[in-house]
Formats: sequence, structure tokens, C-alpha cells
Amino acid sequence: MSSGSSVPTRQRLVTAAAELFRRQGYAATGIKAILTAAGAPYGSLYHFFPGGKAELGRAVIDEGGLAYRALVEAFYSGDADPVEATRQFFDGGAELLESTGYADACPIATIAGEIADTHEPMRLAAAAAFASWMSTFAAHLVDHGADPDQAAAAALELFCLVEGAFLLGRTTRSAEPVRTVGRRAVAIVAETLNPTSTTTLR
Amino acid sequence: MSSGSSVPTRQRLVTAAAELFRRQGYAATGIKAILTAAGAPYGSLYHFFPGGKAELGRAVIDEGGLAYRALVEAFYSGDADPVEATRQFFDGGAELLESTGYADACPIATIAGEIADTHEPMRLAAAAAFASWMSTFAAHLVDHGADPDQAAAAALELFCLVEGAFLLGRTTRSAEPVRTVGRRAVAIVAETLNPTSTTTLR
DNA sequence: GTCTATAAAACGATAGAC
DNA sequence: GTCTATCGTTTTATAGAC
Repeated sequence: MSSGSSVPTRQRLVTAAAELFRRQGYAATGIKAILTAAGAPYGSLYHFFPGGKAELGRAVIDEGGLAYRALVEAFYSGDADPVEATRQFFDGGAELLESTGYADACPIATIAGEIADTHEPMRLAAAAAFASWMSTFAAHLVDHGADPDQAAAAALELFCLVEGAFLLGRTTRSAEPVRTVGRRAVAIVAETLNPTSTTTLR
Repeated sequence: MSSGSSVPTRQRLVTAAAELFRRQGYAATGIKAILTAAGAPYGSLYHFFPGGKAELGRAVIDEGGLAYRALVEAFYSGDADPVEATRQFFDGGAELLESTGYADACPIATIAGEIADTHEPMRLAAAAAFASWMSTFAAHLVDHGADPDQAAAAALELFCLVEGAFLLGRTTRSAEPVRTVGRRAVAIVAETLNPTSTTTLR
């Protein structure tokens, strides 16, 4: 299946590893399985990634981080209403989860959970990716009039809602958690853009 | 360190495995490491867990689920004010994360993320544990006057906030995410117990 | 830059003595 | 119920031909 000739070997390796890591985890995925999925020979991996599996893992986190950041930007760009964008973002996440048999959720969350205490370079890469998503979203809120501190808090809250709902949704094989937290996320964004009274909830 | 004579072998195995699984993940933790940490010989594991590593993993999830459910009950019991209990629950989580060097967070989240798509018995055990935590919390809200549906939604939202913040906190080595979502959690509980107007956010 | 053969170690699991 | 020796496999990584 696939392994078309036009895609460079290095990228085929990263793509195949990303898919397997996200579903099975980093440690449970053997290099041979990645090689088979990528249609690449054993030596190619160590040509492009002399650091072996760990360096490939880092590349997977970096590229997954960039891809998801681009996704956030696609929803929260320019004039797009943050509230409506949030509704669509969470609906899209729920549909993705369902349509992939509850396999595809966050591209790096599973890896991050495994290596946070054991592999410093990968941990830092994951932290940078997470931060880039939140700051991209928070900047859009600020562009639409939100207070910077409140926007940062809202970004963190939405991140946690998404990641928690992805974990719960994958574990229970349901998209309901994503839809439920999506409604809460919409309310948070609306509140952040339009604080109700002088003494707010926070 | 430890391996006191009074603790039964079976429980030493589960405790040692739980600690290693939570920090390194399920797949990355070898049986030999568990045996060494538990001070148990190779054969004991297969005496108590004929199903091997997977059966031990299931036991870790089950016992971790019961322990955390007891923790939730300790905070949300009887007359305890749900809002104040929520504040203390999240503060406690933040302090635990800090005091353990950002290692100890959710006892089964790391495992759940790894095996959700690959190991059905463990996945179901994790789903049951998650559900028991949420229903325990939701029941307390209902006891204090909340609408059952809103209580269930609030329980799901708090779960996702906690799990997301634990992941982000472990990845960034900071307890800040837990404290930030804790403030949001307090607001959610307060709103659930005391809806403001006829047309609410949801 | 591609590919294979192979090394060296670690893996989960089992058998059988005690 | 405890312990060890060991099987068979799989792991990551390397060497070296092409």
C-alpha cells in the first residue's frame, strides 16, 4: 500500500513512524515495523538518522508539531470568529477520531506521555510543540481583543480539554468526550473575548 | 530500598509495575526491571499472573483505578462543599506533581494512551476506571443539588482538564498547568451547582 | 544513497528443581 | 510458593558490499 516513488525516503520514514508511534506508542513500535511500513531498507534509517530510533522520534515530534500548528492556524486565522472557529475545531476533532476508528488523535501525545521522564531531547521537543500550538491560538484571541493573560489561560485550558478528551475518547472508543468539551471550549472562548462583569470567574 | 518482608509478593509486583509503567510506560518497562524493583524472582510473576505481562498490566490498571476512586471519594464525600473540594483536589494534584519531580500524575493515563488501540482487555479496564472516577464525582454534585446531565458533563470536563494538565505538566516540568485548569474547574463546579440564568451556556 | 548480513543484547515466556 | 537456567524471538545498531 503506497510507497509511491515520488516521496523522499526520509519523509516516508517520518510519516510511517509517526503513524505507528501515535497508535502503538514509541517503545512498542519496532524499527523493523517502521522500515516495512515505509518501504525502506535498514541502512537508510541510519543514513538519515544517525542517532537511530531516538533521533527519528525527535523528527516525528517536530514535524507533528509543525503540522498541528498549521492546523490551528488554518482554523484561527485573520478575520475568523474565534468562537465559531472553536466550534468547528472541536467538531472536526470529533469527526477525525470517529472516521479513523478512534486511532488518530493528537500526533504526539502518546509519545510525550511515554518519554516525559526518560528522554530529555524528545521531552523538550514535545514541550516546544505544545507551546507553539497554544501561543498560536492565544495570539488569535489577542488579535480579537482578548487580554493577553486571559488568552494564555484560555489556550492552556483548551489544550487540556482537547488532550484529555482525546485520551478518554480513544480509551472509550467514543467521540462524545470531544463534543462535550467542545461546548465548554466555546463558552471559554466567548467568555475570554467578552468578560461579563468587573469581578469575573477568575 | 524497601521489599519489606510483610508485604505479599503479589502486591509488591503490582506496586513496582505501577510505578514503572506510570513513569516509563508499559512497553518500555521490561519484566526484569519489575522483578528487580519488587525483589521477586522470575517464577513468582507467572505464578500470580499466568497471563504474563498483559495480566499484570490489567491488575495495575484495576488497582490504580480503585486507588484513585478512593482518592476522589476522600475529597468529595458527604457534606464537603464541592467547590472547595475541587480547589483542594487540584492544589493537591499540583503539589504531588512538584514533589515527585513531575513523575507521579495519573496512575494509568500513560498506559491507557499506549494500549488503547492494541490491547482490548487493558483498554476496557482503563475505560472502567475512568468511568468510575467520573461517576463518583458526578454523584457528589447531584447530592448537592446539581442536574444529573450537567453533573455528568462537568465530571467529564474536569477529567479532561486534569488529564490534559498532567500531560502538559509532565512534559514541561511545571505544575502551573494544573493550577490554571484548577481555577477553571472551580468555576465549572460552581456554575453546575448554581446555574445563573434560564438560558445557560450549554 | 541503498541494501543485506550479522552482531550483541534484551525481550517475554517456560521448564523443572527445590 | 520460590527460584534459576534456558529457550526462542525480537530488539537496536553496525559493517561493509554495491
